[in-house]
Amino acid sequence: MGRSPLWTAIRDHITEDIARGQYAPGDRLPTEAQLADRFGVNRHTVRRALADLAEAGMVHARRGAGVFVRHRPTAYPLGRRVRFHQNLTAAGRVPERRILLLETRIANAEEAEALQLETGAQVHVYEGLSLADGAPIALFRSVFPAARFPNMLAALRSSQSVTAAFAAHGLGDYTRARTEITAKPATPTLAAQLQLPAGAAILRTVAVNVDGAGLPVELGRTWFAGDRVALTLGAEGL
Amino acid sequence: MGRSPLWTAIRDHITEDIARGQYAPGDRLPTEAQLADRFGVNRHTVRRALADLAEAGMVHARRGAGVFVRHRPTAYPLGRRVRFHQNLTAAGRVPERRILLLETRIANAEEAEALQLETGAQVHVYEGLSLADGAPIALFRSVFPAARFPNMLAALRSSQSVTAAFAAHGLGDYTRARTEITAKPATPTLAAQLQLPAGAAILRTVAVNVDGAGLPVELGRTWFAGDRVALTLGAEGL
DNA sequence: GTCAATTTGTACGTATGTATG
DNA sequence: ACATACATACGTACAAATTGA
Repeated sequence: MGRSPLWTAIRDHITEDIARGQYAPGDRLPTEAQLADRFGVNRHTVRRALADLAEAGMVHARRGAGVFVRHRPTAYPLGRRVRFHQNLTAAGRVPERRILLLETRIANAEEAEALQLETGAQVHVYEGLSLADGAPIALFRSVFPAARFPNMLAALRSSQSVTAAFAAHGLGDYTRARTEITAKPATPTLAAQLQLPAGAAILRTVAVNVDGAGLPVELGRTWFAGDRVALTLGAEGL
Repeated sequence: MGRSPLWTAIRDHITEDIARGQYAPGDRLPTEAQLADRFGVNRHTVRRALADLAEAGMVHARRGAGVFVRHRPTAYPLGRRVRFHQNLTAAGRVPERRILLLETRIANAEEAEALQLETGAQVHVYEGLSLADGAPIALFRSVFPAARFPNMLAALRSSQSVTAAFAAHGLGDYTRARTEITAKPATPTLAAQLQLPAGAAILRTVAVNVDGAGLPVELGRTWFAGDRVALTLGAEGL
């Protein structure tokens, strides 16, 4: 036996193959038996290497099916300005947004407080699903003060873009004032909407966007599929 | 073989023994051979159980010496809900901090890549528990390049502060280069350490700190109890 | 829907290497 | 130097889940 264990060399070899694109996300690796044969080691030695890769989240084994390269969790930068479509497109993934609900109703207590509205004020609600490469990434629900943005729903229906809808109301620039992140198991309905197994972990963010004067213009709540998303804070984000 | 694998029963048995105080923090477990004999299984089956416990940080194996129980919190204020808002920028300031492990070892692949070390390089590991009002909030594990910070462990042992330990090595200023946040259900052992029900949601953050020149100095991984913590990002934090 | 082949998971066995005390 | 104890690595066999004919 050399300096370092045999299985580490195998792990590194497979890691490099994945990094080089030899095995792409979603691909199935050769079977354990084939890998053992190729590297000239016992199947258990391969399994030790695969166990390390699985622990690091690079691959995922399915009994009877094979070992698969994981999709890297979709990076979702949390910055002053979130650009969902640009970021996903830059990552080579196909972004999609599906409208689930557009309505106007009375703000509840939490919404009224966050948006600094009086009780009983009306808000527009925009609820939808964000997808990448066809897989649901997040369920979002945004509320806007109806008095200030009277045509919000129509604007959202045509563009699906919050930024564009704000621009249609003369609001060119808005920034994120506060974000709160928690985690909890998915409720059955939420799991179904995100196409996750029941009880899967959910990343919940609550964010408030404000205009240039600091007035709240949007309360956005998002429920991310915990294993499909990695919220990232870049250096500029701290 | 029954419904669930043999090794899980052995893992749970040992977990309960530790919880009951049969094996106290710092104690050495019986040898793998003794455990195999006691449970009437092969030594490898015991090793599979121990590997699971080690991965979650409940025990720690030292070649030639034995398997040791890590320090865990004793008090368990049941049903106590802690309201705790931790700001990421002030992540180093928590009411209480408990050291679970201080050791030096070879960096694994993920750590070596994040810290830009060559494979086989040594790292110092600082693992501990953050608590508020006696309830566990988060488990953290930080690794530092050993070559650059030779006295890290001693500095951490005396101060418990990463900032102070860096300062003792002449590093006055360091910044967060990248933070990644994901969510997933707690493993049984992690749930035990954070005193959560099995399957509870975990907020996992991975952060890299760099010095003024942009060189990585710390890879910090933290597992937050999803329902006891709300990570908040203020406007100044974006 | 069933059956058979494939593939990973579990469990045991044996031997040897390497660090500890 | 020596015994102890974990780490690695080989081997065998069968169970359980998946897949495709």
